[in-house]
Amino acid sequence: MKIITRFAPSPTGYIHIGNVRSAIYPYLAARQTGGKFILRIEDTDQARYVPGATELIMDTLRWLGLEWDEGPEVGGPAAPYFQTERKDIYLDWAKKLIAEGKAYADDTPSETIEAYRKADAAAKVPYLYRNHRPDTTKKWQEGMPIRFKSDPKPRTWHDEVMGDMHAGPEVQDDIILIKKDGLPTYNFAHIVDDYLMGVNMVARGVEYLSSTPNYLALYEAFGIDRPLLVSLPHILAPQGNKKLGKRDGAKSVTEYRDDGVLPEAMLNYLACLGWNDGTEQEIYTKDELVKAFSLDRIQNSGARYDEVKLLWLNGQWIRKLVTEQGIDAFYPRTTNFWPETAKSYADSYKKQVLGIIYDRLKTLSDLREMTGYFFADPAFDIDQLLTNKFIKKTGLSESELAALLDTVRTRLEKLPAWTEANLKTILNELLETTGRKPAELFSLIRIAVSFAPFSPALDLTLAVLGRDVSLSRLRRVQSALVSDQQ
RNA sequence: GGUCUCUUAGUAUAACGGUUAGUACAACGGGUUUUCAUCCCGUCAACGCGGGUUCGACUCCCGCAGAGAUCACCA
Repeated sequence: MKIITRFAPSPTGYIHIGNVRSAIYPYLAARQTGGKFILRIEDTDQARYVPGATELIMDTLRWLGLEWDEGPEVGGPAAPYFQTERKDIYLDWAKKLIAEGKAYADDTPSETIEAYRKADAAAKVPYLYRNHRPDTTKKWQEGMPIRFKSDPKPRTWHDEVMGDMHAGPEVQDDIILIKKDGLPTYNFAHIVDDYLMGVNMVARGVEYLSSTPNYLALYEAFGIDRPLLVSLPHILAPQGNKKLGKRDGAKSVTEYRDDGVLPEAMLNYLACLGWNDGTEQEIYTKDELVKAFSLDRIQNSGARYDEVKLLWLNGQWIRKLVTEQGIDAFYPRTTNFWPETAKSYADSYKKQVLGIIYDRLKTLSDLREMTGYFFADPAFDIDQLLTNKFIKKTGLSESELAALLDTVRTRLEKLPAWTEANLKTILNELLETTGRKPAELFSLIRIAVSFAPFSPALDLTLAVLGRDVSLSRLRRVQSALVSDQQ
């Protein structure tokens, strides 16, 4: 079956880790079956509407690579895809129900409704509006809500994730279809839209599970086939048992982009949080996810969000992409992540730096912290050198260290060509002539040229830094050690 | 409170009713003759509790406990 499905967010803010899976899974299902993935903006709540949110949502989907076949910007046969622009359609459908005696206009004031609720609570009976349904029906006019005239009875259905479900009449009520402001409620609008847009699979958070009996009643009232129903368990916050939400500091998906997370890694992580294909594969490309995905293997309990694993996966993806595509192809992705000081440097130089540092990156923004000394002389910190545990181990005084550096520098100056291979040879030779351990000698040189807590292999670092920079930094440290002594 | 759902190591998860309960992240230890990381090897660590069915239960059934969802003119 070709799955026609949709992602239908409300433009009330950004998309975060907790709610993006209701876009990812439908997308995968649609692509797998050669169906359609529709984007529909459910903007019927005027009070919660946030300007710019629609753009934010589209931006997120594009970044993750979840392109939509119908929706804003691309259009489609069921346009428009903003619910406020479809206002008249819902009203027509509601009137149809009124005409058939399956809905009614109801202008009961909210104070009265509140009184019903209180009375029921006092009497310890469940509040159901249908128990207070007015006897006399009014003719609908603008400004009057329309309610569904429910037909409560036992209902059963199948949920692709939760399995076979059933519900009794006690959860079915006269839900509002059209609000006082003339706009439809979600409960009503999505039924109409899904039908008109040919949607045959609906995926949404488990919080809608308990509303499903009311939706079934609506499908029945309209005489339309119900779509495949998919309830997606929540993503849980790192702490506690609450679903991950903005209040728990859930970052927007695009914030991770700005922090140097790759969309491949994000999609991979989120798809596999609460779903697996039964194999032990961990790294999935989008195409592999499309192939392997299946609704019935979605986990039916909530999964906790684990940023550490996301970052691990991101590191895996950085290495995978560099290995598969090469530095040149990967380099453009790093554009916004270099230190300020790198601005004036040529792309070719930055590519060299990337080539020796990429396997240490967890995120692209690590470049900012890890590559400073390639673009500017590092802050001079003689203490960092003297307190380094390997250098301390040598037991050498400052003047002895200076002498050692002098030996190194003099030898390096004689190098006929400043190449990786030559550097490697000479460095190894120096180990023998000086009789120092690798950790000792190399730490001294490494810190003298970088003053960084760690750096790539020494021969590679020196090769990329170049002859002049390397030698002058060694000279600088050497003379500092000497003058410090006096 | 009513209704519904869920429950395997710290986390994400695997396991036709028969396995020493597998894998990954994390943690810890070791190796890859410089650091940090990568990579490789190893260690620690789980079937919520109680009944039942069965020759045999993580798996099926019933209770209990715990967690979650929902009961809007929000979605």
